[in-house]
Amino acid sequence: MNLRDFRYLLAVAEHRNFGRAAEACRISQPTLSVQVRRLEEQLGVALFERTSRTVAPTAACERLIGHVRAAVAEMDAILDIARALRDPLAGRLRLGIVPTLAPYLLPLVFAPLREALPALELEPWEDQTAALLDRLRAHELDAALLATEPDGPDLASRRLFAEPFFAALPPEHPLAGRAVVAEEDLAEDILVLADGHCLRDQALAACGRNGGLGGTLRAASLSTLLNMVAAGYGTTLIPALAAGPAQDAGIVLRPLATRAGRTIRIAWRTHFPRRAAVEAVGEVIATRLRGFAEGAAAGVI
Amino acid sequence: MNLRDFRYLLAVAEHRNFGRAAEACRISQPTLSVQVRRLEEQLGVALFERTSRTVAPTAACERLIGHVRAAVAEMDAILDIARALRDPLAGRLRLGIVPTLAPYLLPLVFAPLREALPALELEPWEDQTAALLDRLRAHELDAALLATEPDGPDLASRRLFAEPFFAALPPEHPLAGRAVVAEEDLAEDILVLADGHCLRDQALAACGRNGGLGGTLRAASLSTLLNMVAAGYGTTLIPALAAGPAQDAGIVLRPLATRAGRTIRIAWRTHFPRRAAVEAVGEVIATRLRGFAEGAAAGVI
DNA sequence: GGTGAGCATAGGTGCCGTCTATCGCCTTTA
DNA sequence: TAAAGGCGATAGACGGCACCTATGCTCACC
Repeated sequence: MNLRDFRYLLAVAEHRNFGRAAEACRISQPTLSVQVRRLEEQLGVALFERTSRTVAPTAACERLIGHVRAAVAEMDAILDIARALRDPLAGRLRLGIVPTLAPYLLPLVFAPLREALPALELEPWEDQTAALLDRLRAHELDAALLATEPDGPDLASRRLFAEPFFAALPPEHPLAGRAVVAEEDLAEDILVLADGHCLRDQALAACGRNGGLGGTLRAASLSTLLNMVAAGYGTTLIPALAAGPAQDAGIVLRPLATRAGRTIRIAWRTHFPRRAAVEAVGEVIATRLRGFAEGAAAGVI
Repeated sequence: MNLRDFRYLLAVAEHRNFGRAAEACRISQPTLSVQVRRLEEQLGVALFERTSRTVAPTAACERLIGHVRAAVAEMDAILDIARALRDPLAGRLRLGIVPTLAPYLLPLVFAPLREALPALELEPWEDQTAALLDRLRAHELDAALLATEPDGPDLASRRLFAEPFFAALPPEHPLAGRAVVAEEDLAEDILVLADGHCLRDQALAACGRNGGLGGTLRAASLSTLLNMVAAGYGTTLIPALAAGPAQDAGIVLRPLATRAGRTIRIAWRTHFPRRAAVEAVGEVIATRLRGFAEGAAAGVI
């Protein structure tokens, strides 16, 4: 049973004339006659009483026509909504971001994203990598900004930009006098984030250590970590985007000898249908951060 | 765009598995896959995110599914109502009846009609022949009980029963002594109904007169006419079904020499789709009145 | 690395929605 | 009273689509 037939029925009921109704429906009069007849057979009810001169809706037709109108209206609503949903660059996009990136990246890219993708309603969601991947796989996120490359065939990702690490030192720290810091030298009194932060593992790896920090304090956030370094509790590695706040806190930053860093990627489910939106978001971010790694490496004191 | 595809969509959204959804829809899995794909193309929106293992509704699907449910519900309502309307012997039937017949026939046939056609909601409408025919042609009535045969190709009718006329006389009237009355003898002091009543013309015709009654009083109803005869104002012809009330009023009835009478017919629009209901009503009435003419002619005093 | 679950694709078939041409009925008009 | 015209139904042809079975492809699991 086709919605089209309902439109035909409404047209005949309105015009009370098959020829004009057919014209309104942009079909031939015989087609309309046949289709209405078929509909009557399918419903098992005569809808119109025809003579060679007149067409009159039957009582059954009057009884049904309200529901027919409602069904057609729902159909039109569906088509309207679908039309509005058609643009993959419009609508909500739930974007996961790791906590060591979110507070520093979002201020940079929010305005460009709004400008480039005005119809996209970006919903940032801050959480650690593992949680983001879980939510991504559970369809609770549409994409995620990560510092690692997700594995498994169900997820895909695209590199956005490289973010170098800096040695973060209290001003009075012995290493603060050097122009470049060797990662191994930091290892002694390095402070790291709590378990689960990707930056924790990456910082330890850069220093040649694989965990096992004994009683060393683990910060819950990069912001906490910076405050602890500023207070002279130790040293750490911070990603380049956090350089500004770190310096504001009075921390001395020095480039690393190996130019170690992390790569920021945007990840999505392989089969996510609005891949175009993800790509567009990635493109805006990559463009905004183009040349950032080099500039950061060279520009810091 | 087919309602069937919406049912498919709902099935996939419910089962989250094409195979089981196809089973629920009683179609093959490939058919369901193709149809859902087609629907997505028609709407221009991805409805499901598929992997080789999982099926998940997209945000667009969630947005649309309420309206889809509503459309399907309307469709089901239409089918349900149509099913209920399918029986031509059920539902309202507006039946016109001429005033000289209605009060005497209805008490006889109401119970048999109720029993034979319990689902039929008979709506009697009492009016004169011309008005009934107008309303019938205007679709304001579905059928009519008349004492004449309607003409024109747009109306059809069926004979139901013959109703003899009787001479109605005041007890003291000279003709009351005869066993049989010749119509011409009534013509002198005959009382007739007002213009528009078919019985008026038929009574006059039976007496060999074509109207032109001068100042003779014209009654608005048969009941009034009977009271006037009972009061001795004159004579009249009454149809056999009115015999009971006439005798109750103290009127003397005598058969007519020519056995004149009228034929009661049921009429309907030629193209009226519930002809079965009209025929059924006619059949019940004809059955109830079978042999009535002979019985009436013989049974009256 | 084989097996099985599950969605997609391919190819064939019959129905159905559409068209144009024409019929049949009835009303209007010359 | 016959011709013309309006209107719905019917006939026949054709293309598309919904459906089927068979098979391919991907991925998880053992």
